[in-house]
Amino acid sequence: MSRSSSYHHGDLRAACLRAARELLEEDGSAGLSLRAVARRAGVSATAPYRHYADREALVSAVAAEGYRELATYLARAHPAPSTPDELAAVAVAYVRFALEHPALFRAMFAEPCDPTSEERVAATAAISEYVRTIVAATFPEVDADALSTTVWALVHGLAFLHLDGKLDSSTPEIVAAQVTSAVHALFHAAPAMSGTVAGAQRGV
Amino acid sequence: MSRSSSYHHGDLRAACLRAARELLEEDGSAGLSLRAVARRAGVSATAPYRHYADREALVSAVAAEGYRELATYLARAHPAPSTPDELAAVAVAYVRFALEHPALFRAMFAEPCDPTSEERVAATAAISEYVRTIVAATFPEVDADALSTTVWALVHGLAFLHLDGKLDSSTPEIVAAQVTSAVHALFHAAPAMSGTVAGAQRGV
DNA sequence: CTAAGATGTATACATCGTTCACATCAGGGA
DNA sequence: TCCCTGATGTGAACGATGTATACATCTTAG
Repeated sequence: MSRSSSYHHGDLRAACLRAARELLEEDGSAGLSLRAVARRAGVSATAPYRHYADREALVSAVAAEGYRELATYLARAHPAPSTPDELAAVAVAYVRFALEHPALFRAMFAEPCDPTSEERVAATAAISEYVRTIVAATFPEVDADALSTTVWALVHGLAFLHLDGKLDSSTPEIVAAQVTSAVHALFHAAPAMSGTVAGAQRGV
Repeated sequence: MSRSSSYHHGDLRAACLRAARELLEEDGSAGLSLRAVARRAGVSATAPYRHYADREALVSAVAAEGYRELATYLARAHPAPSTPDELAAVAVAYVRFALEHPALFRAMFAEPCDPTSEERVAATAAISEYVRTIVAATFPEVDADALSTTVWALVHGLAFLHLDGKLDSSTPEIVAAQVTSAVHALFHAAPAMSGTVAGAQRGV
């Protein structure tokens, strides 16, 4: 850490991440170039390579950060959901996150999760585990793995359909009503899921 | 149409589409460059611009073709589903399509559907309408708009989670069981959906 | 204090999307 | 029949990008 020197940046790694994140929000995925990141960080074009192996590694880092933000965003919607209504509130938050950070959300799912980024793998695993946990808390009597997969898929799909403009996303209220309704529909059937295809979910 | 001349290609438009499609399957989205398409079509780097305004237009054309293929793929799974089991078979086909053509499927949803490509808009609208129709045929007594949105979201989400390696996709049978189970769970609750958030779906 | 490692710079190369001026061909009107 | 106009393909060129390599500068452990 130096303040005096202008040669060394101080914390280029974090600066790159912040710049990348900003470019993503401003210009979408296309605007996220390593050179643009370097420019925004006030550094030469190749400097970021000291901290990220290549562009994909940077994107993975941004995606991992996105997963962590999503997790705290969901937790803020409700810290420990244990009723269908509370779980639905978390689902609504999930979709809202996607709509508020479309480029980031797409970066998180645009490509198969790079297995060489253990940071990214860990972040997605945390989300997956979180979903499983709150589903289990809400429906202790059913197969938590199967149900959590199903509810995650439903909410994830809703997020993407909204992102693609296939559904009416004109107001947050309409989106919330849509998501709540869909999730509740699934929950009405939850007891029927006991013992269905246990093991269909991988450990991830 | 000329055979004799080697200067004019004959049907460059179609050749570009085919080449783009092949590159997508072979090298993923990153391999789909306009120049590579031109090379594969045996034509100069700028020739494709006579038929596609820019790279995005080509990608949109590929995506539109993908939507049409998906539609016929679903229809092949069952021409006119009218029972939950038949509808589930279509859902399984949807996910299988995604797994068999991952790069194409991602290209179809990687970015917000470009509204300037009426071909693409029409193709996605056709899919949307198709889903609505078969859901209405299967559950005449419920709000078809709301239910079709929900089932589409569920299946779409399952496709993406499988694509991202979040679920066990090791064998087609496991995937089919997973999807069938999730869809049936939703259907058990279908009667409960009557009258929920009608109008939450846009005309698309 | 100094040598070594960490961090940033400069230069260079291949590739890409895209533009523009030009070449070639096909088909219809004189 | 001829030619000329529009459609189609070519070539060179520009700026941007990802990345490799060699070099410069700073920090810090010994």
